[in-house]
Formats: sequence, structure tokens, C-alpha cells
Amino acid sequence: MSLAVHESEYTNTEFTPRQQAVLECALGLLVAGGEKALTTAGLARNANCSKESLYKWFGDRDGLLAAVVAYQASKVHFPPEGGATADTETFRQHLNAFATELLAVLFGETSVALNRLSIGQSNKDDNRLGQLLLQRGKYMISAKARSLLEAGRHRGYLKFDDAEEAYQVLYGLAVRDVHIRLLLGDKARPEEHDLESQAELAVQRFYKLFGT
Amino acid sequence: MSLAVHESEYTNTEFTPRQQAVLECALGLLVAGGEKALTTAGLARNANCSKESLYKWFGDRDGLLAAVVAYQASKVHFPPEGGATADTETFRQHLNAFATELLAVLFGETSVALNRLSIGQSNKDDNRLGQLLLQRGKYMISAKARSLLEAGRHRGYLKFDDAEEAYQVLYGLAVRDVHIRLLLGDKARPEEHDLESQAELAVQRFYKLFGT
DNA sequence: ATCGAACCGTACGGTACGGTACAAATTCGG
DNA sequence: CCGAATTTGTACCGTACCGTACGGTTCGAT
Repeated sequence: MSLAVHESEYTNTEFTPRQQAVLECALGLLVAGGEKALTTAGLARNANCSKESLYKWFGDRDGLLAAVVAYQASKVHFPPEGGATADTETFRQHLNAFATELLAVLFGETSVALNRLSIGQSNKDDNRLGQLLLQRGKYMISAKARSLLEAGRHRGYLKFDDAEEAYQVLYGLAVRDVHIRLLLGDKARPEEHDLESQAELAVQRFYKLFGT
Repeated sequence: MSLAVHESEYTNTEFTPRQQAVLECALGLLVAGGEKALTTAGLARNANCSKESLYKWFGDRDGLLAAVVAYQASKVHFPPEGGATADTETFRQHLNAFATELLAVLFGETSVALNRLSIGQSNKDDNRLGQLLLQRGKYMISAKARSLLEAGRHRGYLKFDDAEEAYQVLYGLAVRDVHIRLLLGDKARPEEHDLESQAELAVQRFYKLFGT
């Protein structure tokens, strides 16, 4: 599956297994109680590690937060293109699958928690977290989407000038204002829980705009 | 102008002029340095008031934050419908104007700062700020948009089943992922600064989906 | 068995900030 | 002009948390 979350199927080169376990615990604290719930003492207590180790591994609290974001981003993989996208129908199914996975990632509680964290820290001097999330989150997805759309254009299924612009339209059609509402603490409406239908409707409208 | 910001043309019944001045100062601190820059001592110093007055007026720090959000929301008015929207062309111009103003509000630094604040506080128990921003911000705009779209449908310019759904599509076409990128600290691309063109393009695509 | 490295748990200093208390100053109605 | 109420400026308290230090423990290597 594209965009799927792998549970460390093999060792992540960036962090040791022990560190990954601690970061996983930090993610849990973040999802449960937000940024202020992620204190160095609290994490040490919950993860059964010492504060000294935290500071040895991550430098300071900001480094810890950056490590959490980087760790989660490292779990989202983009396996190479699904191979033979021969006919029109399977290509459209690929678009549907992409849109569905996009919604699944964006609306997941982990993504919501990390977005809240990064947005809350976006007033810092350098704003490492926001840049990190944009770089290793949105830009990756955008690249994946562009290559998919370019393939569709090359085969004559789609028609557009700028792939980035086309992707942004697809994003807007699929996400609408649901993401910001979730970030603000609103509950998703019932029909918005059916990601498949939402994605299919978005792709349908996308074809009405960019289909041949 | 719809959605225009009025500078307290006449006394806001909710806050005294002195309190409004202090809240204005708080807004400035928020826009400049984010939530952590808005301390009670700092606000008292900058606004030339005492902490005791702050607590007397707003109860506690959370009350102060809520007051800031409520105050800013009270400045955004939705004057009654522009009156005679007779022909097709003027109606479409109204849609363009609405979309432009929507982008102008959402991408303004004040809105960005308040959204960041509310999102950062959305893990609290009751989440007053997020509810407040949703209630007095997004829902108001949504209502305005729905009435506008309903009028278009009634006159035969548009065709859709659910006005709320149609509005969300218009929102997605206009905003795309720019809002979340701004919240994360990304800079808007050059072409995204031309709100008029962006809005016009969005309305053009909206007509392709819902026009008659 | 011994050494050394990494790690755990805890305790502690320093600091920032929310909230309160109080005397001096200012405003304002009568 | 006067007195009451409000506001200001400052000092202060308690708390929460970051960052560090240190004693004790586990565990693999030699």
C-alpha cells in the first residue's frame, strides 16, 4: 500500500531500537495530551528511561520534539510506483487509492497531534518542526502525487499544464476544510468518516476538471 | 465590503474601550511572537495596565485568550446581502468577491496567529478557543456562503443538492493546502499572493462543477 | 571474575510565569 | 473641591518544568 505506516519492519538507521521505543512512547503522550503533556520528566517516567539519556540522545527538549517528528515521518514510506497502470480504469483506481490514503494519513490522530505540535512551535526563531513536517511530509506526498498525475497525462487520461497545480486542486477537493476543523478540535461529520467515498467523490470531480 | 474589518466604529458592547485597547495590544504581541510571547506581565507592561486589572477583567489567562479571540471575531462583520444580484454576471462577481475576501481573511497574519493559538490550545479539557473560533469564525462564513449559493441556485445559476457540500468544494478549490502551509510557517508562493486571480480561478472551476 | 560503558532513578538548582496583595496614583460623580 | 472607586506599578508566592549531577545497576567484552 502506498503511504502505509510500517511498524519498523527492519531497523531504522536513524535511531536505535531503544530510542525508537522511547519516541513511540513520546508519540503516545503527544496524541493523548498535546505538547504540554510531553515533559522530559513525564516521558522518562512513562518510558522507563532516565532524563539523562534523553538529553544524551536528543540534546534538549527541542531536539526531542524534532526527533519525534522525524521518527514518525520515517515510518511513512512511498513504495515505488505500483507498476503496470495500463488501462484507464486501474489508473483511476490508483488515484482513488492515493486520495484515500492521503485522507487516512491527514485525519489520523497521530498526524493531527504532530501538526498541532509543529504549528504551536512555528513561532520559534528557526521553526525546525514546521520545516521538518513540510519537508518530510507534505513535499514527499506532493512529489508522489505529481509523478502519478504526470503518468496519467502521459497516457492521455488527464489534461493539465502544471502538475503541482493539478495536485493542489485534487488536495483541495479531497480535504476541503476538514483538516483545519480537526486541528481546531472539531469532530468530523459522519459522512466524512467514509474516506473511500470522500476520495472517490473528489476524484470524480477532479476528472470533471482535468479529465480528457 | 463583505467580511471587512471595522475598527470599532462604535463601541463594542462586549468590552470597554480600555479593555479593547488592551486586547488590541495583546493581538499585536500574539502576531509578533506567538502564544508564549503573550504573558500576563508582558501584556501589562506593553499595554500600560496592571496585572490586577487583567485578572479582574478576564478572570485568568485562559479567559484573556478567549477574550482576544472573541474580540477579533467581533471585528469581522457580515453586512447583509449586497441587495440586487440580478443578472448572471454580477452574481458571479459576488462569488469572486466572497472567495477573495475569504482568502484575504484566512491568509492574514492576524487570522494565522489566532488559528495557531487555538490549535495549540486544542488539547485542553473543554477547548474553549477552538470552539470559539469555529463558532464565530468558520460557521459564520459558512452560513454566509450557503445563503449566497442558495440564492444562485434559486435564480438558476447553480445546480447542487447540498449547499454545505457545495460551499466546502468552493472552499477547497480556493484554499487548497495554502492555509495549513502558512500555519506551519511556510511562505506563500508568489502566485498565491494574487488573491483575486486565485479566487477567480477557483470560481471558474466551481462553475465547471456546479454551473448550469 | 573484572572492567567499562551505557543506563536507570532520583534529587536539585535555576528560571519563567500564573496568580495575589498592597500602597500610591488617577479618575469621576456630586 | 472631596471622597469613593478604579487603576497602576511593584513586590511577592507557589508551581511547573528544563537541564544537570550523582549514586547504583545491568550487561557484554576481555
